[in-house]
Amino acid sequence: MTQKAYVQSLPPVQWSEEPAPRTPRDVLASLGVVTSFDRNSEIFAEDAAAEHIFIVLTGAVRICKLLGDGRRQIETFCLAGDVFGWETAARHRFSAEAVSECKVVRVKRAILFARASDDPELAHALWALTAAELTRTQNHLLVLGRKTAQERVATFLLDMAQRSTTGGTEVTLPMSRQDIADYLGLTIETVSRTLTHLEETAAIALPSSRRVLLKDSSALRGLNA
Amino acid sequence: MTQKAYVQSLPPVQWSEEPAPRTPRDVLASLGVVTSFDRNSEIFAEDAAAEHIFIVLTGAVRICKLLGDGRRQIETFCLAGDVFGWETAARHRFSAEAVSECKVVRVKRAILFARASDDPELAHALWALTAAELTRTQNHLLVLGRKTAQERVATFLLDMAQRSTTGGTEVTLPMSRQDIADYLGLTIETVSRTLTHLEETAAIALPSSRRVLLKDSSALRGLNA
DNA sequence: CGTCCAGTTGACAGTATTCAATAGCGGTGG
DNA sequence: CCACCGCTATTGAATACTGTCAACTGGACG
Repeated sequence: MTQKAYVQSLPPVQWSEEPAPRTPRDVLASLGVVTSFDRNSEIFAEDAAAEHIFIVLTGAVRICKLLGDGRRQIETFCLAGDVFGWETAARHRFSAEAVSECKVVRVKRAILFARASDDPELAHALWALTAAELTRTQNHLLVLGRKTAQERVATFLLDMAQRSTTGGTEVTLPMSRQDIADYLGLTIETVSRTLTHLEETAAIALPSSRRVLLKDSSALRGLNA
Repeated sequence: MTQKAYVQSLPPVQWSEEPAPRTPRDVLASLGVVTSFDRNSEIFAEDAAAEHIFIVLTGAVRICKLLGDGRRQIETFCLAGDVFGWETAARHRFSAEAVSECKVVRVKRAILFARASDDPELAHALWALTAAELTRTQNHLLVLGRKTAQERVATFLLDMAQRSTTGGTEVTLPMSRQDIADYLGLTIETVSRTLTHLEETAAIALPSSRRVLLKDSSALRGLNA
């Protein structure tokens, strides 16, 4: 939990070479400053005042809730391009921690609100952001409520593969087994065993613990529905 | 699943005698028509075109997702005053069914969008609605991911008690055990056993299967955190 | 080369599910 | 009014899946 964050001025934001597409994310990014976080450092705490919203540039972030006795539920993982910390209320309802070394853009919430009030397009974009998060959360609800361990892991791997920049059949997981377990509502041992089992059935290969090759995507998809 | 819905013209909407509070819900309600649905009838199907949004006037509605093999996850129950069917996308991502006989106000989505585009206040209210739904869903995620059967049922009972119009320690559940099970990610038997156990430990009383008395709220709250 | 930590594997336990039978409740009709 | 029917809920017994506890492995790093 060594929070060693430093701030630097924002270089011209350019994630693509195309002439000014100005997506909502670009707009957000142009309003903030870049901050770096070490692995496992806390970006903000549960119940902390929600003064900023964040966009991931590199690395991964986990969004979590804790129960009194230490049980943890990871609501989602945020990868490059994802927005987090965006709240209606004045306080964060969960904490955010760096899964890996990561760079994020930090934008003052007040500035955003001010702009949104006379920029309907931005306001709509912010609403769309909330709506997208809701959709994702609702899908995850089905996973946690009704899927088996195998199905959860398969769903997770397919999701990560789809989100990965390569988009292919190879995924490099930025997070630990414990993180995956807390995301899927399982234990670290069950995640490990399930991955081993998927490897034995030739659905995946595990060249290393963090690298996953989806050998038989259709088998995984069969576990998804 | 006998869908016997009839439409009637909207009487002046008045849920309170106070002089025009004009909450977002009132605004919505004033734009639509009242429709009634029989118990277990479908209000809209998963993947159906999302042409309307709805506000519950009386009764209860369940919002569900289905898995290929019939497993069901109820995302939420909507009671009087709740809004449902509000989507960004053109299609519903879940189905809605009447838990009990119920009356709802049906509002054309297109009308709402049109109004929202030149009424920033309405736009903000709609965003707040989505945000509130997100908060609720995220809390439920923690329940499904990390809580035991006892804790899930206790959380559910406290939530229903808080939402019930009386607000007291007595709840009349509009939904069946199967509905509760599908909401909490459990089986009907586990729900039943857990309720019996809570009754044995004097945390609740069950005068009838649908009526619950919270005898020892602090015990229930202890199971909540 | 040894330490440390993450991950894997094994044996066992426990919670929740499954399958099955029984009980209770509400409505209908004789 | 009561018997019967259908449906919902409860209870029981056995099973299965996942969790718990513990030992071990393997890779990274100094």
